[in-house]
Amino acid sequence: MGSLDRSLIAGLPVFEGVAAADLDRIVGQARSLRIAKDQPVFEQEQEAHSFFLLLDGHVRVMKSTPDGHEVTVRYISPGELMGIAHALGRTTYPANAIAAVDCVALAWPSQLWPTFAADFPSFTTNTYKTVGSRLQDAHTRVIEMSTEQVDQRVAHALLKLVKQTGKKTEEGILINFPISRQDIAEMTGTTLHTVSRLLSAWEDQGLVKSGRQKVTVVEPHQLLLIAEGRVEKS
Amino acid sequence: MGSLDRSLIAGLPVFEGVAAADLDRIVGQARSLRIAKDQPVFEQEQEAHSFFLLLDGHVRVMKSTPDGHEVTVRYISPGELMGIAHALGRTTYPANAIAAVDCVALAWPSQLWPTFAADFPSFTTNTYKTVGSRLQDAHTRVIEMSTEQVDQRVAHALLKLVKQTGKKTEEGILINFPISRQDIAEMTGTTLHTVSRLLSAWEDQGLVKSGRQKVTVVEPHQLLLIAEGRVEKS
DNA sequence: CGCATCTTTGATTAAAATCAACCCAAGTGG
DNA sequence: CCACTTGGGTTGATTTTAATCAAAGATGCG
Repeated sequence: MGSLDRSLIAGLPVFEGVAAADLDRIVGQARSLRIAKDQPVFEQEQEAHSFFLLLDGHVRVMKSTPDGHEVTVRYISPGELMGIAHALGRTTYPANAIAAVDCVALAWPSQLWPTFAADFPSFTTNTYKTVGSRLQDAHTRVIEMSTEQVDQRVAHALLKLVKQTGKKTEEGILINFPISRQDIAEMTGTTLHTVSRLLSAWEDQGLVKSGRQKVTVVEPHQLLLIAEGRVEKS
Repeated sequence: MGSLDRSLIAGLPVFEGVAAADLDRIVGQARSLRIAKDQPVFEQEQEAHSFFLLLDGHVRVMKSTPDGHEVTVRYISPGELMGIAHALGRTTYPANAIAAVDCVALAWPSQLWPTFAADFPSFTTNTYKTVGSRLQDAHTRVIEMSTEQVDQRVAHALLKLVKQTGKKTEEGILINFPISRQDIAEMTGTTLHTVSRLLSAWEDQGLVKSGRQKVTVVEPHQLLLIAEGRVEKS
């Protein structure tokens, strides 16, 4: 318990410009927690008691609709904040957050937010930059859904994941957590069948290698051409 | 020019909790401007020199894609902020804003944002609430695009517009600015043809009345049933 | 080994885009 | 004041895309 110290968070973009002493104060009020694979970090509509910083692992943020559809909003990578409902004037979480793998996170009680905002202006500014870029992302998603065909959207999604969590292997760049066809479908507004067909076709063309809950991008540049619609479908 | 005073903005949700004296200071630094119909308030990628408060009229915020598609992000109604790129850590505007009708707005230089944020905490909080709800809206849009059919999305869009800007008439509730089939298509990710067919069908069923750049919703409740997919298509 | 979950692939269908005309209303300018 | 032009709008026919329906294969875990 006494093992939390500022080295955990120093150097993260969200804490850029925050003084070392302030980092200590911030970390001092956090509790650390581990979340097992497939367990929730927080749940849609729940009282937003805490906000979180993911230290290790990957978390999938998703919304469920009344009629049983699931839409994946984003994946959170280490170093990112999540559950910051309070910063946006909400008192409940807007989505479900599920650990995609075993995770480690820091958590602060939500009622600390106003204090943090007042005492650590750099942290506040950085947080709102994060919010700003998430708003951007969401708008980009809307535009993609409005103007692109599924193959472009799936290609974009894979490239985004590769950029966010890609790990070099000798075969190409691996998306570094278990991800199913269904998961990709939920990110792109399509069905697992269509995703499966696309991945099969791309595998035949040597653009990707994929297996059970595993995708490796072999030719990112080719995939980008598909994402931008600059290539004929075969 | 000396005619700007706090009565213009007192009572707006964004200024809730701000002291009267502070309102004076805020208004004192604004310049007021009028924007003629179809003229831009600001443009995508431009340096974000100012942020705005719409006093009167309606502004369409839209993004253009490289390949010539236009996607409408939202309509701004009187009392709402726009162009607050700076609050989100951006230095350029993320979208185009075009006056849908003749408009009146207040504008502040963007460099005032940090000062405002420091001096008027209620204003800051309220602004981030706005940002939060726009993030919500964007996610809702993504979910709608992922899980609903066009008729549901168009119905949802009409209901949203009606709620935002609806004006009671003896025929029903009129969307209070000129809006074409094409505009609705750009809000819902479909084509003007499909929108036209839907509106024609709904007109036959007596749910809406529509004409050139004009839509009146006659039976909001019926439209809601369509929006929620709880009604068979004829 | 057996069962849960994923994945693949074929056949069919449904939804909406695209292609193609044509109509109508509202300005504009001679 | 009227002809003409332009920007919407409607509607039919056709085509495309991707969902849905259906049935088997893999894969990996307990």
